[in-house]
Amino acid sequence: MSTMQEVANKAGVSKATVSRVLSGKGYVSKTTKDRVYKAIEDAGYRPNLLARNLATNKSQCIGLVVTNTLYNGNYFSELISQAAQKLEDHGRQLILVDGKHSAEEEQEAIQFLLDLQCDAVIIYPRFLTIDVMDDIIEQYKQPIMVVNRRLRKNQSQCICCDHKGASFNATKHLIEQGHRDIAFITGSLDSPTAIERLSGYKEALNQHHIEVQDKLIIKGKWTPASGAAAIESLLNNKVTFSAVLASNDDMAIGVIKKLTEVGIAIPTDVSIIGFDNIPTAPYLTPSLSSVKDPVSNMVSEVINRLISMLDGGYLSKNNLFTSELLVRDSVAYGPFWGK
Amino acid sequence: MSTMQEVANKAGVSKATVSRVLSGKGYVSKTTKDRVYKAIEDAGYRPNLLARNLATNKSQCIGLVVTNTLYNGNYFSELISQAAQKLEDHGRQLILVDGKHSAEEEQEAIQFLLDLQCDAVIIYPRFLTIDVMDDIIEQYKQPIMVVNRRLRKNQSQCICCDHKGASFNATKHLIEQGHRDIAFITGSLDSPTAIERLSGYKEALNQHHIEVQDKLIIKGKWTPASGAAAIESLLNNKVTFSAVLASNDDMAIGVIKKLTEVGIAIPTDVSIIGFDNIPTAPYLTPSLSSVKDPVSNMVSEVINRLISMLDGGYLSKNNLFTSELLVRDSVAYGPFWGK
DNA sequence: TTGTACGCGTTATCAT
DNA sequence: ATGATAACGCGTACAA
Repeated sequence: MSTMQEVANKAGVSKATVSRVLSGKGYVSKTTKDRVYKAIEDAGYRPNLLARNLATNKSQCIGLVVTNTLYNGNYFSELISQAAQKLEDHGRQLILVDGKHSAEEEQEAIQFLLDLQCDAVIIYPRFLTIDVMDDIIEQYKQPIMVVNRRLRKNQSQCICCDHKGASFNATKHLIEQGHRDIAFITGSLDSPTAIERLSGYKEALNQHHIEVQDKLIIKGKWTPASGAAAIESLLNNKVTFSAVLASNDDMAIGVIKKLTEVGIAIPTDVSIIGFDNIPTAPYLTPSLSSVKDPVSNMVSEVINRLISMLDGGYLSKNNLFTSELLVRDSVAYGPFWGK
Repeated sequence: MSTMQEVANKAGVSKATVSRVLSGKGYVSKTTKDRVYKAIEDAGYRPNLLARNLATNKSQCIGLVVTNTLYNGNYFSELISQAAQKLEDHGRQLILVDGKHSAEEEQEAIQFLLDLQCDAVIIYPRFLTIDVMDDIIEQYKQPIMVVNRRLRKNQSQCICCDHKGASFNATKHLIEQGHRDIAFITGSLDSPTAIERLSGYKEALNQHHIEVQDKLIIKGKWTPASGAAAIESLLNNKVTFSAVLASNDDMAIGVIKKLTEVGIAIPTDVSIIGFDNIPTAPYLTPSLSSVKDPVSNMVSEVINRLISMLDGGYLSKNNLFTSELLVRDSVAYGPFWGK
C-alpha cells in the first residue's frame, strides 16, 4: 500500500536508509533504526516484491510446471508436497503453474515462469519433446531441470527413472510365480514412460522365452476407467490370463473394480501389479502390489541440485533412480500371490 | 535475456514503438511493425514480467494458498485442478503457494502473494483465524476471497458450505435405516469443519431422542491411519456400534481397512459413511457412501466473483453451498445398507 | 506515425 | 552513519 518513500518521509530519513534497515546491510544507528521500524509499523508498509526482484534480479522463487491432466492422480500430491517441503527447507517459495494439456501450453507455462524471473524452473513434462526442452534450457540464463525425461544435450539438467528396468523386474516376478499369460495394460502411448514400461514387459517375456501375445496387450489412458475398460475387453474376447500388469496404480484399481464386479476373485484367480505406488496407496488399495516410482527421491535430488547451482554447496551426480517392487501382504482379499 | 531497448536498437526505432507493437495499442505502420517483429525474433526477446507488472500494476496472476497438510488428501487435487481450469478460462494464471503448517506460515504465504502484486488471492485456510483474515482483507487493496470459512466482517469475501447440515442429514439417514449406536470419528478438532460436522451429528441424535454417547465419539486426525486407530479403540473397549460416520473419506477408508482386518464384514455388520467425496472416489472406495463436499462449486464461485471484481460483469450472491449425500450401490462387498 | 521523458518501487554505488 | 542518484525493464502521456 504505502511505499518505501512514504516510510522514509514519516521517519525523516531517506529511502536509502529505510532500505538499509530492511536488508540489514550497511551501518545504521540504533536510534534511526528504531524510528524507521516505527514508521514501517505505522504506515503498515509492505515491500513491493516486483520492484525488489526487478532491482536485485533475484526472486527466491522456484517454478514448477505440471500438466493438469496429472492433478487428479495420486502421483501429483506426492510430487507437490515433496517439492514444497524441500524448497521450504532452503528458504525458497514454490510456484506451481498449470502446464494445461498440450505441448504448446506446457512451453508457455515454462516461459511464463522464466519471464517472471523465477530463480529456477522445474519441469515435470507430459507432452513436451526433449528437443524443445533442450532448446529452452540453452536459451535462458536461469537453471532449468527436467524430471522424468532423458535429455539429449543437457544431460546434467535432468533426472529420470529406469521405468523399463522396473517393468522388467515386475514382469520377471510374475513369471517366477509361475504366470505365463500376463496381460499388460499400457499408459497413454504418447508418453515415454508408457513406452518404457511396455518395452520392459516385452523384454522380460523374451528373456524367458515366453511369446509376446498382442491380444494380451491393451491400451489404457492412465485412468481407473480405462483400466476397467481394458480388462473388460479381455474378458469379452475370452482371452486367457492369470496375471495383470497395469502401467499405473489407478488403472490397476480400475482392473480390480471390474474383476470383482464380474465375480472373479482377485487373489485366487488373478495376480495384479501396478506402478507408481505412493505412501497412502496401502489404504486405497490394501492388497495391490505395486512398483514404487521414486518421485520423492527424484524431486528431492532435482531441488538439491538447483539450490547448489544457486547457492553453491551441495553436489551430486545421481541422474538415474531405480524403482522398487513392493509386494504387499494381502489384507482384505487373501494372498495375492498364492496360486 | 535481451531487453526491449536492444530490440529497439536492432529495429532502428524507439522503445516506445516496440512497446506499442507488443501491446497492440496505438498506431504503428505495417513496415516498422514487421521490422520490429523481426528484431524481436532475432534477439530472442522475451518481456520481463516483473518490469511490466511493476509499470502496469497488474499481473494477470491469481494466488492460491493451501496448507501442505492438505496436499496428501483427495480433496487437494480436486481443489487445484478446478481452480486452474477455471482461471485458464478467464486468461489468468494460477499461482499456488504453500501455506505450510501453521497460522503464521499461512499468513506469510498470503502476504507473499500480495507483495508479489497478484491481482487477487484465494485462501483455503486451515489454521488461520477468521479475525486475522478479516484484518488482512481490509489491509490490502487486492481482492481476497476465503473458501470454507464464515468471516465476521467481510461476509461477501467468503464462500462456505453447510457442514453441520450435511452431517445432520447423514446421521439422520443412518437413523432412518434403523441404526441407534452410531460411532462418530471426528476430524482434527482445531478445524472448524470438524467441529461443525460433530455438532450436526449430535443435533440429529438429539432431534431423534437418541442419547449422545461419549464413548461412541472418537477423535481422529483426518488421516486413514487415525480412522483405523479410532475403530480399533472402539473394538478394544468393546463398544457396541452398528454404523460409523467418519468425518472424511480418508478416515472412513482406514475404518474399512481395520474392520476387514479383524474379520468384520463391512456391509452386513456395519454401515459406514464418509465425507468429502470426490470424483475418483468410487474407484478408491467402491462401496463407501459419502457426503459430497461441494469444493468444485465453491472454488468455481469464488473465481467467478474475483473475475467480476477485476473485469466487471458476472455477479452472484450465493455464499452458502450445500452438500449432497451419496449412497452408493455396493459393488464388491454386498449391500452396505442392507440390515 | 513515431520519439521523448517520466514513473513504477526497489537496490546499490557513490559521495558526504 | 546517512543522503543523492543512477540503475532495473517496461508502459504511457505528451510532444513532435
